[in-house]
Amino acid sequence: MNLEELGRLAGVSRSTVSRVVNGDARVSPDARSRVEDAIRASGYVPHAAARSLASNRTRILGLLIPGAVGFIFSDPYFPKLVQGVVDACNAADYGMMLMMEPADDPVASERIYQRVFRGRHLDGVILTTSLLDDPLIERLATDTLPAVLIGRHPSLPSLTTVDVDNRGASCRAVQHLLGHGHRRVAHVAGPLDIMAAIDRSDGYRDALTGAGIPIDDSLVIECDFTEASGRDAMRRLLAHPDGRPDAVFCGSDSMAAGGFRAIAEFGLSAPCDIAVMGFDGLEQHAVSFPHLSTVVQPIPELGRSAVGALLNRIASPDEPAARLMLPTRLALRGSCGCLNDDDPDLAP
Amino acid sequence: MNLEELGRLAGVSRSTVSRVVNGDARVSPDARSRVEDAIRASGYVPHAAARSLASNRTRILGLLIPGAVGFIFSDPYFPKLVQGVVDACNAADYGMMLMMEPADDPVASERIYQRVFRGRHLDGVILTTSLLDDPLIERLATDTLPAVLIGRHPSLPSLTTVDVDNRGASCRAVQHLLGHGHRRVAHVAGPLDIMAAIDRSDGYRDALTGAGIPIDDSLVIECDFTEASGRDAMRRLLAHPDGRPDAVFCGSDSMAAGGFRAIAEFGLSAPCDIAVMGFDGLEQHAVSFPHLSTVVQPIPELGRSAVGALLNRIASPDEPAARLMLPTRLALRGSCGCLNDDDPDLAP
DNA sequence: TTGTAAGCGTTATCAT
DNA sequence: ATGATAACGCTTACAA
Repeated sequence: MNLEELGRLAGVSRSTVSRVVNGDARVSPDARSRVEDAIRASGYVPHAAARSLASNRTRILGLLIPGAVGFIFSDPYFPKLVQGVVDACNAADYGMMLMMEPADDPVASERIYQRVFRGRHLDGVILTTSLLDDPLIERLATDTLPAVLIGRHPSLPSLTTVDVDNRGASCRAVQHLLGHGHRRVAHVAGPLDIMAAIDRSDGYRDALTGAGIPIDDSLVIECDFTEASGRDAMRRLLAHPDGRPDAVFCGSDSMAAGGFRAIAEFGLSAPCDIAVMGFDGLEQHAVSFPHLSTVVQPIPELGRSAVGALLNRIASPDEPAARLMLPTRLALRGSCGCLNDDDPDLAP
Repeated sequence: MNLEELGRLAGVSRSTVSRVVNGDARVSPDARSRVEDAIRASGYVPHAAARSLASNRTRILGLLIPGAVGFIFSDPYFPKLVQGVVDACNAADYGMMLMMEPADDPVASERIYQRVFRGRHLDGVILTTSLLDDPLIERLATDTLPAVLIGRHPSLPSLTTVDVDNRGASCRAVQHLLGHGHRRVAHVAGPLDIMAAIDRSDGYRDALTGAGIPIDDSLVIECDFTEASGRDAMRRLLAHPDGRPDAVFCGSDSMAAGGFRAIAEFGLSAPCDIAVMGFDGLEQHAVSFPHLSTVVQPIPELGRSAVGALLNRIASPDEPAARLMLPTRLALRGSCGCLNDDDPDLAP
């Protein structure tokens, strides 16, 4: 079934049918209703490839997930992000092509780039590359293909980005810990070649410096966002030669969960023996550790906003690159030292 | 840049260029090398939509993830499956369109179905619907679009499926527990509207029945594959009015991990006080609970095999539907009662 | 082995 | 408001 046949059925030309399908106003009510009947009767759906060829738009967006990050599967961050992106694409009648960059295989990466991007499969692409030195991201930033980065990049001003204020939120979280009177505040950091982890680490430093507390590098441990790495880091902190710290700011809820494990192993508990603050606000951990105080970031909303920003960019390519910053929220559930649960949303 | 221009550059017609691009043998070595030079020099990549329109193939496969399953984000199962699918698509130079069915929104579902499937966006689709009564899956099973189901469906023989032998593997796992001398073996089951959970539950029953042990329904607790639900189930089992069971077969590693939590809460440990067996073989849990004995299933391989089966089906649509069954492996790491770690691969 | 030419199903321009 | 008609870039008989 195509426009031509449909036109015959409705007694009009294929041009008129095309106008009806595309919601063009310049069609008589009479012709329109005849065409609409024919469409319903025949179950006609436009042929995507033919549309793309003629209009130069595919109605498909790409989502590129870097290969070189180890926490893709251990942390629900990416799944939730993907969900947000897919939902927003559905709502806008776009398709979503998922690309996962093969780790350590530049040749395969290049093939994907050629086939998908140069082959004009996509109307735009969402980048989630948090790695600082990914070559693909720089290439796409200078490409003509509309692109939006979820996260932040220190040196690509042409890129529209959607992010949370990792640094500011982390600073406020650590200030909160300091407000409880804790002085020796440690930091379990994410991988420091990832922008978000760097920003959170910088926020931690901002808070300490702002309070006139010198940074003790032995209290900062770089991990990889996984629960296991967080547990190991906490073990080291609890066995610190100068005694355990008063509080720990963890760069992710998963690492904080691992931290709770270590605390339990040592026969201790939070916040009595040591205060803990996480980052992410994952419901999953709210179930296992309902008293985890944490910075809640709107992960699916990041995906949805990225789609919105990308569709904007596609519609008006000449507008300057935007910097969207979504709000975070401090959920104080107890492990930081607060007595009352003041987070009704996520409480069990 | 298109075939016509490229032909001018190389001094041949566009047909010849097309043949070179598509690896057709009927091209003289001389012409071929001139065309190849021109392609390299110009950076030509074929236009996907034009190709699709002319050839009726898109080189895009779809992956449909049902909306109504709550454990999509709490369990690394789906991310790992997606990775396997994407990898295999990359290797075959196919793109992968990810569709997540909106939960409880038949109208939105229908729109996706129309646009993507009827719009001929895809060469084939991989279904991961484990829900028994999903209407979309029955519709696709009878559609002309090549489809492969990861999992199993009781009543759609026309579908090619890729699965593990959930029932047989579960039966062997429970037999192993019985072999340790455990008689009261409980079962923490997944959601029983999901085929895999049903099959694992049936395997549990097979083993008990085969050993002449009557099924005690108060020892079977239906959960939802999450860690929290597994913890709650284990709490109930440990507080069972007839005393705690000797062993527990959990339908997923995540639920087993929750079980370990409850066991620790009760001041007990596995396998001394109660034996535990999981299902999945996720490395993630192997880190936190290195002694978890479990049924290892090859999750990314399921995705890769599904892509292989789908490409087969696309290439030869007339071959009868296949039933692929991937092997599982019992990893005996201690929590079942085995003293020695006989799983060198996954040991910490 | 190579070229010619007819599609593929749209969109978009231009008359009417 | 409507209909011809020319793209869009490719594949694929068919002819040479």
